[in-house]
Amino acid sequence: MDASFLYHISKASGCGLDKELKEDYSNIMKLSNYTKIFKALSNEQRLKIFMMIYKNCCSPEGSKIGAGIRIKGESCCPVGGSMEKAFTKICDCMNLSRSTVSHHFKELQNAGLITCEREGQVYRCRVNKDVIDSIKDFMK
Amino acid sequence: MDASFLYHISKASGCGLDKELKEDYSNIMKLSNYTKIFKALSNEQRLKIFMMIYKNCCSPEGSKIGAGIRIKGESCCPVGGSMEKAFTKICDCMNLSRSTVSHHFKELQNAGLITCEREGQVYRCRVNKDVIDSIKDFMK
DNA sequence: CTTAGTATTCTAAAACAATCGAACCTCAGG
DNA sequence: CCTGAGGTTCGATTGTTTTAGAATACTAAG
Repeated sequence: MDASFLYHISKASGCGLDKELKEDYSNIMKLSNYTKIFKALSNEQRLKIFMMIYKNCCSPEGSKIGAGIRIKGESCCPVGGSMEKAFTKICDCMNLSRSTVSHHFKELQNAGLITCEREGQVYRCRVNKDVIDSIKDFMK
Repeated sequence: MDASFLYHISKASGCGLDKELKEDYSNIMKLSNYTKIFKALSNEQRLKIFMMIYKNCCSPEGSKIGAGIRIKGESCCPVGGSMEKAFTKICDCMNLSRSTVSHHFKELQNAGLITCEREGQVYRCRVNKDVIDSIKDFMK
């Protein structure tokens, strides 16, 4: 569990980690970052959403996250890229209202798992692999 | 992660899935199994408890789970063994009532993360490493 | 048999999370 | 300027989680 992890998370989740904390990072601080991630993945709908994004953004050959999860229609971007129209496409294959999906997106962003941006009508969405790595690292 | 898993996901998410994938789904690792595990780890108190158990039961050299978390007094069992008096010791260093700690233990057991057994007054507790491996595997 | 220690179960309160529909905002095209 | 498509925010509802305390049960020791 290292400081770089904290940096990524705090950056991604926008929860600003100040200098002192990076130096002397308390267990509480560290733990809450992990619990945030676990919480984001602890809801079945949200996990599905995350897997769809993962699958469409960065699923390499043999990757398991997102395996078997399809977005209606074909993938919209090359592996490794960001996913366009993520929101609309995911709404189309989830049985949830748009406001609920919006909420789940925000939770995933808040945990630092994904990054989203809108440019006019283009909604782009990207998986933050560093965070996934940090979980794997945590599990070592 | 096997085809059965895929079946469940696609079924649950309402997304298309090829026929051949539906075939065998006997060894199910459902999506809900993963959310269960993530949920168990999504509470800060519970994650702390889990880390203490991990740290005291099976922390190998270089392991990160449980790093920095200490149970008052010295470790109660050799590395790799089960942790005795886990309940009492953890109660002693958490600021929670016994009933709450008991509840958290049950959640961890329910997620399959730990196994506990009582033999008379000896409460033995052990981390289920397979589950941790399955998470790492999931994250691949 | 009584007492102290250990853990669980039950109940209830408070806090939190998931979800929807409605209202809203923003941009692109007629 | 109007309209529609794509997202977000708000408020309400319903369900779940966290937590403590009291009652209970088991066991070891006196």
